[in-house]
Parts: sequence; structure tokens; C-alpha cells
Amino acid sequence: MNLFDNLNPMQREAVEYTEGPLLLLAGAGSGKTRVLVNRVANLVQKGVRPFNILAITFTNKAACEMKERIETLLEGTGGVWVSTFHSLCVRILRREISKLGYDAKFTIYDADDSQRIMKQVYKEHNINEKLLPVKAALGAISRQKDILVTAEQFAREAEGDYQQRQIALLYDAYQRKLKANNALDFDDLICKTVELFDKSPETLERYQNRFIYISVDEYQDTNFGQYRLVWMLSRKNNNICVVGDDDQSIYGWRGADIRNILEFERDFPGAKVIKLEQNYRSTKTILAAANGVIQNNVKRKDKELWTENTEGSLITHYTAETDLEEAGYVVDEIVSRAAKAEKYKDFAILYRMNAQSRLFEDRLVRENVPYRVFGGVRFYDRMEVKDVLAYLKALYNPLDDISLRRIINVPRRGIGEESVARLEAYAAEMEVPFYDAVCSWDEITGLPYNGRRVKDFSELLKLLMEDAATRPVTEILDNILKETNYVNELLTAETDHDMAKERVANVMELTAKAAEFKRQAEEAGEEATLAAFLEEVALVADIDAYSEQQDAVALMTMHSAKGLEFDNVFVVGFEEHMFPTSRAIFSASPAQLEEERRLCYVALTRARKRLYVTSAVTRRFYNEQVYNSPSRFLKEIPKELMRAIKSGRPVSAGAERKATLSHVQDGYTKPRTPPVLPKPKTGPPDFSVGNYVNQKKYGRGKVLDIKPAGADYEVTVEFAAGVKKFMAHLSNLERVE
DNA sequence: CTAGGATCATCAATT
DNA sequence: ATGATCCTAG
Repeated sequence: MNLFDNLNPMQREAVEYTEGPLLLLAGAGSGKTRVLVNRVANLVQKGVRPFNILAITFTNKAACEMKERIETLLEGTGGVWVSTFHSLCVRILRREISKLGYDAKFTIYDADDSQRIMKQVYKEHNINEKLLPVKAALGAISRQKDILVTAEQFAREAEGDYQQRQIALLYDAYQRKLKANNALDFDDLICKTVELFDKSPETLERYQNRFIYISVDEYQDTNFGQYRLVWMLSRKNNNICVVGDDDQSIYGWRGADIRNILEFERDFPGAKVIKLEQNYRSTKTILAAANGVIQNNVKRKDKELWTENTEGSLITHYTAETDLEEAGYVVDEIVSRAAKAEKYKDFAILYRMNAQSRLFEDRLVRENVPYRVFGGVRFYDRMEVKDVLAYLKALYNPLDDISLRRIINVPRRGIGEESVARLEAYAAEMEVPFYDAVCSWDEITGLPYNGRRVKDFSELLKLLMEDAATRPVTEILDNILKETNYVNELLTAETDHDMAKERVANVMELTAKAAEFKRQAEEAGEEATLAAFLEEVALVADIDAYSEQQDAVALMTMHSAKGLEFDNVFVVGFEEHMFPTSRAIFSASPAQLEEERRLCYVALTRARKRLYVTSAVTRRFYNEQVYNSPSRFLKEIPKELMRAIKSGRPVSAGAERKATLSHVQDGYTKPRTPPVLPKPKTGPPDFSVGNYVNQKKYGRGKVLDIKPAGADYEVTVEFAAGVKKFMAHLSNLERVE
């Protein structure tokens, strides 16, 4: 097997260059995964033990794919450590975390768990959620963790500013509570690993000796903590290869720091830089469009992708009257193209927000088109799935109050708020975990039913725990369902029958997933322990489930689409305020808009052959009818690359296209549920600049500006609460004196 | 204590 | 529009 066949000179150089720091600037579709895989294979062929190679990826899916490709290439040489940052850290921490005073059986808390913890903190400190929303506090803390600032450090810096001091207090209390529950949140996984290496140089050295060659994919999306971790691990051997594209950095809001890639050469002296600029994925047209957009960003490394692929077809820009019609066009186009021998799995619909998927789903169902939605409410976030998982978590780590409190009255067993409050008070007074309070039910006065209900619950827990230590996760799960009768509870408690059935189906799917997990573990010669299952479940992303096996249209956000490619891509909702979002438009700093533009670049470059962008003149958004103009990014795509179609009437197209489109129109002359549109009145509003108006929500305000927008007028009004914009005829603005 | 109705705020992207 | 929280009656 020659690893260098069919590689271009740049790719070949990257595969060959194995010693010392290497920065691979790899544009979209430039074959970087191939380079990474071949590079690892090259190392192994040179005699490096797979055991000594670490490859970090962004998603579990990417990790699996890479592992498979390496194993195929090397015919079954396992042992290369391929994982995401988070799973790498968990594996290290499971072995080493006792050095930081945590128990090795720590639980990983997701965003929902974190929120519950924080709500408890608010309660204990009597802090008003209105003054500082829980989400805002958690966000602020998360940003600090991203840059490895501890609660103590933050408290020192926060002196003076009241809001900051408040956050410092919350950060500290939140962290203590996590510790008491023997739990880590997502950010902690990274921070604690860095902390561990800081505190224990000999531990760090062990891992440095183990990971002699390290590569990091999607380096543009790493945050400071992750950068620091990589830096520490690679310091000794200095064999670090990072791959990234500053134009595809789309996780700034999550703390990703584009400087990591821009300053790599400074951080790792003597670094070699190789650029991969040849694109193998898209047509010339698609690439030119993407380049046209991204070149409007100021902050970027200079480079331009090119391709030897064909020109391909023009990009279609479809302007629909309504969001409903937009969905109709997209789905009908998919149906008609699929009829011409294309597979459903060759189509993707990409949107900015998960909420946009609904209309497309409705339409796909109606046309009997198989599809899969990624993202949105994750499977593991479903209420019923979380309930069952909470049992598993509580059995595994009895210190995990959050999980224990979640299940104490699920299914209903007559332990309500009152009882929980008593237990809590006891736990606080005796300074013991909540679980101990449950077990000490006989010492607590004032429990309803003489503590009988709590007693039963504590006995149930003990019974389940007996098995939990030794049995495989599948049996533990079956046992929980049997002893609690949870499924039955779902069926009786839920008033909505379809909903109940769906919930039961989800629980069943969870047991199926556990079974599948057990099968895989046994195949690998491992045990399907509770610990391993919980870990897997905590760190999966929805996109990890994406598979090309299923012939189904893929629906996902542009963020989720990163790293994927499709023959035909529809980028929908291509409008101001949708994409770029209002937040980015009104943001004071241009950075947010630049990130939106990079997201646009990512979205456009997902397409191999055909690219569609669609916009609607009007749509329902947060339960309001809004009128948006086409996205500014549309103007950044060179006009000659596009074919514009408005409301079912091709501006320039052949007969074949017309046939398709009349089909679209038919769907709309007799829609099953006619779109309810307000009748836009015409004419200017009955007030002018300088007048005062009244608005339901914001009260009295002064009109600053009125300008035509489609059939209506956009009115800018200054209220006490700030400057807001409205569509004149939709927003019930009344002139007042 | 629980169930069910009323009221209220919220509304990006994710490991 | 939806989901979370609050409130009242059994």
C-alpha cells in the first residue's frame, strides 16, 4: 500500500513531514482527512507504535471515521488513540482525578444539569433570577473556564464591579456544589485536566511519554484551554500537527479562539506551514461563490481555494413569497431531482436555527420523502430518557444529588416538595449528602406517612445498587424499568396518547442503545459497564449518528454540517435577520458579522454539484409575521454565477425547469392548509418622523425613521427601553401626542 | 400531595 | 407558539 499515491505535492509533503510542529492550513474540501489518515499510517509504517499516536477530532463521528480509515489502510492495526478533546480528558481523569480530590466515579453534567445546580445556588444565596438570568451567569462562567480562569482568580479580578462580583460568587458556589456532587461539567473536563497536569508534572510526563505524535483537527475551533492542553502534551516531543482553516471558525461564541491558529507559528517555534488550497469537492461555480463571500472578511489569512472540477450548474436563488412556499419549492425540487435517478441522501437542507426545520419536515412528510433531522432536541435530552438515565447516574454516583432528586418522585411515589424540603434540611444540618438523608429517613421528623414513602424509595435504591456494581448495563436498565414500573407510569400519566407512545418508544430505544453498546463492548473484548455507558451517552452529539447508509434527506443546522458534504445543498432562510441573525446585524463589533460570514462560507462549501439558496419575502418568526430582505451575503455572490427565480416564475430557464415549477405552483393554488397571511395594507403609516407612537409592549416612543420595505414600511422607534424596529402595518403602532 | 388550569417569560449555533 | 412556573381545588 503506497501512502503517497494520488496525493498532490502539498498533501504529499504534509504526509511526509512527521517530525516537529506542523500547521496545515486546509481549505474546505482540500482532502485534509485523507492527509491526516495517511500521515498516521506513514508514522506506523516508519515504525512508530500506534499506541504512541494521538489524534484529536471535533466530533465522535469524525473520530470513528478516522479510526476506521486508519485501520483499513494499515489492515487492522488498532491502538491509535483517536478521540475528541472531551473523551480524551474523561479517559485521563477517570484514572487520575483522585489527585485533585475528586472520586474516580465522577458524573458528567450536561447543560440541563448545570442549570439545575445553578438554580439551587440562586436559592441558597437568595439571588434574584430577574437581575441576572441563570443562563447568563452560566455563560459568563463558561467563558471564564474556556480561558482557564478559576473561581478564585476571577474573584480577585472582579473586585469593584457589582455584577462581576456577583458572578464571582456564583462561580465559586457553583463549583463547590459540583464538587459536592462529585460531578464535572463539560468545561471542567478540559480545565481539570489542565489543572491536573499543572499540579502533577510527573503525571503530565507520563502522558507526554505516551503521546509522542499528536494531531488536532479543526484547530480553528479550539479554545484557550484546549490549546493549552495540546501545548502541554506536545511540549516534550514537539511532534504536533494541527489542521484548520481560519475561514471556517464558527464557534467563537463557545470560546473558540481564532488566535490559536493565527499565532501557531509563534506558539510553536520552528513550525512548518503547509497550505492545501486545491479543492476536490465542489464545482468551480460553487467555489467562486464561496470565495466571493468570504473575501469580504477583513480578519483572515490570505488564501484562495481553486479546483480542477467542472464549472457545473449555476447557483439557484429562489425567492418565495412565504416561508411555506419556500419549503414547498425545496421539497418539490428534491422530489423531481430524485425522480431523475438521484438518491435522497444526496440532498441536504441547511438552516441557521433548529426551529426552521419544522416547515420542511411537514412538507417532506406530506410528499412521502424520507428524511432525518439532526440536532434540535437531542435524543438524550428527552424528558423520559433523562429520567431513566438519572437512575443510572444515581446508582453509579450516589453523591449526584441532581440525578437523585430528579428520580425521587419519578414515577410518582408520593414524595413531593414537602418531603424533599425536609430531606434537604436534614442533609444541610448534618452536613451529609442528600442520599444519606434519604437513607436516614427514620431520623427525620415530619415526613408525611411517617417516612414510609421515603423508606420504600431508599430500599428500592439499595436493591438496584446491589446489581449495579457487577452486572452489565443492559441488565441494570431492565431491572430499573421492572422495579419502578416506569413505562406503565408513562402510559397512565400522559394525557396525550400519541405522546405517551412516543415516550415509551424512546425508553425502548434507550434499552436498544444499551444492548448495542453491550454488543460493541463485547466485540472489543471489554465489559459493558455502567460507567462506560454513561460516558458514551454524556458525550455523544446528534451528528455522530449521521450515516450515509440511510437513503434520507438530511436536515441540520449549518453548524452541524461542518465536515460533511452533499451533492445538492439547499441553504434556506437566506435573509437579513435570519442569516445573518439580528443579533449579528445589531452587534456593535463587526466580529459577529464576520463569524456569520464564515458560517455562510462553511454552508456554501458543503455542496458538491448543486447549490440552492432560498429566501422568503415574509415568514412567521417567533410567532410574528416578519418581512425580511434577502441576505447581504446574496449580494456578495457574483451575479453571473446565479440564476434567480421568483415565486415560481423562472427569470431565465428552459422548458424542463418550467415543468418543475408549475408543479410547485400547483401545490400552492390548493394548499391543504392555506397560509394565513395578513393582508398588507398599502400606503405610508399615519404618522411621520418626530411623532410619538404607542406600542403594546414598549409603551410610548419617538419615531426616528420610516422607510419603505416591500409592500410595507419599516419604522424605527426610540423607547425608554431602547431603539426598536417594526413593520408599520403589523405592529399596531398608534399615534399619540 | 397531586392534578389541572392559568399565567408568565422566552425565543442561536454545541461538546 | 411553547414550555416552565404558579395557583387553586380536590
